[in-house]
Amino acid sequence: MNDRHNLHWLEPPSLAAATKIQHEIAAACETKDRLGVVGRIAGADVSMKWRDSRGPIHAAVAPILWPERRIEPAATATRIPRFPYVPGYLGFREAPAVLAAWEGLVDKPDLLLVDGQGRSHPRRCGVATQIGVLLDMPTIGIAKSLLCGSIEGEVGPRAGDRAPVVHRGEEVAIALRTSPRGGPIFVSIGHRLSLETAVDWALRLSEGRRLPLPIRLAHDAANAARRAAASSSLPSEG
DNA sequence: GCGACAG
DNA sequence: ATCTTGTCGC
Repeated sequence: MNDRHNLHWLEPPSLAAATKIQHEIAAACETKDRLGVVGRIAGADVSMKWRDSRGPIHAAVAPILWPERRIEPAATATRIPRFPYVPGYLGFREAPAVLAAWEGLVDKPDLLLVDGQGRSHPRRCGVATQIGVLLDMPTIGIAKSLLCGSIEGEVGPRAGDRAPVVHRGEEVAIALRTSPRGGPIFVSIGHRLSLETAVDWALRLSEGRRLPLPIRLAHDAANAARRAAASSSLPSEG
């Protein structure tokens, strides 16, 4: 893994320092396909207590085998965030916990879907790109709403319908309809694959649901980890 | 300067 | 992100 930018996390960076790091990571981000045989795919997501932005972050990385779709046990990790929630800097808050969860996986996935933006970010450095570059792994950003840019045209009502998302003249994401119900999701490059490949995988893994299976599994696993931590710290339990 | 703003 | 129950529809 690429440790270069991890050094910056020994101390919480200032916003200015974080911005500089984002530019470096964006420069290292690869937007062409560089993935091998994809036999294991994982989703990454985090969960935290309501209205407690300084409380622990519970991260989960949930793998499945492809194309068998066999679900493997999710790895989880809990970290106290050293960074507040600031739109545009989500990676500095969530990536450390996700990377810790990733370390817990014995068999590493070939592809990682991350809940959040990839290159569809003001500095082309969303959390999916940040995690992808640090791990040097192919990643896809799966977001439920937009951070920047706008949809060009209409998305169409059927699964597979799509429209480009453009920011400052650049196509940074695809608004993709994955389910007849609910709004489109926003698929972007994380690292080491093309936008078209990212959209292909997002659609293939959604199977009529709004979110790709690995993202749903990671969401569930992160929530389970948070609830387990809450119940194990009950007064009666010690 | 003002508004918008992933999770 | 998170709280929460039922309810409507395929």
